[in-house]
Amino acid sequence: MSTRKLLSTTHFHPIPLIVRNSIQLVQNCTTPPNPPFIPKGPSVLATTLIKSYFEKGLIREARTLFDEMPERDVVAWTAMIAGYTSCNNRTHAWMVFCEMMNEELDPNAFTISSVLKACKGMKCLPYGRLVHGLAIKHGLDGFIYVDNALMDMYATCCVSMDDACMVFRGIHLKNEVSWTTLIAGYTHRDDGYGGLRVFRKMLLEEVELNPFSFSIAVRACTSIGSHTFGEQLHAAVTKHGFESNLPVMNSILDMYCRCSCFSEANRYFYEMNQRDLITWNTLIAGYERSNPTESLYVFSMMESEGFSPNCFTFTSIMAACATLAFLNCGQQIHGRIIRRGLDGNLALSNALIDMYSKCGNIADSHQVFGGMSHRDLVSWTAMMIGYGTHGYGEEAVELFDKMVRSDIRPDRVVFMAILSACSHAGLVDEGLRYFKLMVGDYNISPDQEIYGCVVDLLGRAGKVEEAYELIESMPFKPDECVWGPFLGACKAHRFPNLGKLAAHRILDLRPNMAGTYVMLSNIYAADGKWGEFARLRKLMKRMGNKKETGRSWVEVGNHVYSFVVGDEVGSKIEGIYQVLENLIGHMKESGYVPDLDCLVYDLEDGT
DNA sequence: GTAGGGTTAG
Repeated sequence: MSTRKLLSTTHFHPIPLIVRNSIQLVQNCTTPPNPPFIPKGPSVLATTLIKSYFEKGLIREARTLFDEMPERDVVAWTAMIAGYTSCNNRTHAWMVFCEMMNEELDPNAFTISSVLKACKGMKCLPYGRLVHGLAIKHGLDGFIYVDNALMDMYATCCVSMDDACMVFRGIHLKNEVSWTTLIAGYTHRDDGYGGLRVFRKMLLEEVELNPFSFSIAVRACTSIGSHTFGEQLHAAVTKHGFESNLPVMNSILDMYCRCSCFSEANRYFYEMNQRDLITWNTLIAGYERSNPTESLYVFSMMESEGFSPNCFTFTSIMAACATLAFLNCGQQIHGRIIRRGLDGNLALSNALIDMYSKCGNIADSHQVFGGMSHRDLVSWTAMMIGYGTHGYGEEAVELFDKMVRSDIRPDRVVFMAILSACSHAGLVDEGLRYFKLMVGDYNISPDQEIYGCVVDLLGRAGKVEEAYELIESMPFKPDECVWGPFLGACKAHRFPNLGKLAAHRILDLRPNMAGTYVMLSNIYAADGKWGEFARLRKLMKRMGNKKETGRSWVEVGNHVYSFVVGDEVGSKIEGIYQVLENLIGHMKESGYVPDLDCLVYDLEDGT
């Protein structure tokens, strides 16, 4: 498009001032600058501006400018597709691509690789295949960027890696990106062995290694939990001179954390010559999974070193508060999240629902859930688990039905949540209905854990024989996920013979579980079999097997008080026994009769 | 003037 044509619309000018000024600048240049000045056409200027708008997140401005361009070439269209994709707006990227096709413009390799990235982001295989067809039609397959993007799309959208591998095999001159994309494809679907196989082939074929190939290979080691392979790669990273590359260092740190090698992780962290926010987040997330108190300590260190937490940091911290039941701390961080305007983040909101629920504040979980503009499967599951653990079975059932009406397909975890909620609220028929729905309508085959939930549902309600019939009908050998709740039901509802059977099945599978011995000995005691009771307790002593002591803690003011049975916590927290007495009073009024038999036996054991 | 692979959360 000529400058004259553009300027002819000056009176009702649709082009933004900045472009007009640039054009003016070009026009006013009487002496060409040195080096020789090549005036750019308006389409070039507008395209550059579109790209920079997207880089700044100014999506609407980019679109307005694009709509006002009198002539739009393939580069401008591609800039729009790539821009929308980079701002996670893949649907619009796809719509722009369709619009471009309708205008019968020929895409180039840039267009195809950009739109494939959008298909990958949408996890939409039919669109991806359509673009693959168009690439062939326009003779663009064979361009390395297109082939690599096709691999990436197939690796992300397909159930298997077959299509991605087929594209990979067809690439005549593979580059480093082709190899890394294939390794990432395997690794991101949790097939670390597949990823490492490709990496090994890459070594054998003497393809040049770069930091990208190392960080994804380290991630593959992490996904299989092999710190042995991880350490070998760590040595290889040093040998290749990439030990100062931050993303590589971060993936090594993550590997040590996820393989539970915390002394190595800690040493590595302190030896790192540079750290970024991801480094800190990796260590915080690593500790959150195994030692939440330490993760809070690392968080305070991070802040004292001047790093500002982001959504990732806060999500880990919320999970730590949830595990530790630190309501005060969680509330303070929630305040900071709101002040920072991060409360719209989906993962963070999900973590908040979980934190409030685990800290006993289900009303605030509900408030966070209700205030979310967008919810995913995790949001619904977290809320349902919260209702379940607080005994709100009816609310959990309502939520499940609402979720299905919102077109969200329940998965195995949601069914576990609803079954557990029904179980704790005594909603046996409802629970069984969901079990049938899961198998019949959603085609989810029940596994050990699901069977465990249904056994628990029946067992808690006293339907111990029905639970046993279900176990007998299982198509595979039940494990401790099934026998565990069954044993609990036998003890609670006094079915000593079935209880003994369950306990022996668990001991066959896990001979060192002290809790099972305690349960079994209590069943014998309740049945008056004192000889068996004494034999088991002696056996436990000989084995040096001790049940882990149950510990409780309560947050008062800024302190967390932790105690076991018999601790004189009352002297530390004034009024705690008064609260306990009030609670016991309420429980008695509600008709609760404590199981004093078991209490005596447990005290004897000191647990 | 437009396109690629790697590290952190749920």
